[in-house]
Amino acid sequence: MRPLPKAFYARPTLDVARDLLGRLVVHDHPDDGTLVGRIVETEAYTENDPAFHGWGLVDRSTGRVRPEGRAYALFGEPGDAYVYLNYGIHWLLNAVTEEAGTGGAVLVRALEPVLGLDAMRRRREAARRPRDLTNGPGKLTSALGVDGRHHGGTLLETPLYLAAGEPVDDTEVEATARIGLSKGNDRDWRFIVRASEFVSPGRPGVAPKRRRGQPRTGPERRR
DNA sequence: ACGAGGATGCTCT
DNA sequence: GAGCATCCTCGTG
Repeated sequence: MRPLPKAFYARPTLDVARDLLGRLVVHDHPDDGTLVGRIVETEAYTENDPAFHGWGLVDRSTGRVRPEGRAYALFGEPGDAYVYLNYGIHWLLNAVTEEAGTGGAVLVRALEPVLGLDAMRRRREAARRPRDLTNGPGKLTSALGVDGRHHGGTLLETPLYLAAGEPVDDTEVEATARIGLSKGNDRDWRFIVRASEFVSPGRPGVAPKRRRGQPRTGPERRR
């Protein structure tokens, strides 16, 4: 299994998101051998997208990008890994796209487990069925052992890379709205392998509910 | 099947 | 302090 080349990522983000279906995420894990999953769901995030984490870094009148903060990695080299912690719990894996200096990324949202199922099950005890191992963006990073240590690294070589796999035909692909966003739901920038049972159960275009509970303050908070 | 609610930490205002 | 590119458990039907 050879990594996809840098040129694969140095293209329009929507093309990359579509073309990543059927490709393989490979993690040569230091303890658990090689863990592999086939990509069945992706989402595109571009510089001109209110849901893009780098949205606020772009000066809309000059087009200049402020080189600050975590999200600046989204303007880095194509094929870099953008990995961040979501909701304080889940690591989410993105591949940086477009030429350096232009923002863009593809979120890997779901995999079909291919290799290393035992190790995946060990890390994902809540998974009842095989598909529950990797049918969500937080689940798949947990199953593969991907986390913040991979942020800013390259996806062009071991230990963590994407490989060619088997491209998916247009007739098998469906585009929908993205999952869990409160902005940008007007764009069908989520790509799935329609017939795959390993696609995430999330519902496209449904804005997250507002938090209603009391703020997390209280006598016994933390230590 | 589906909905509600809680857990948890980082970034930006 | 607000707002998340989520997941899990437990309730009801």
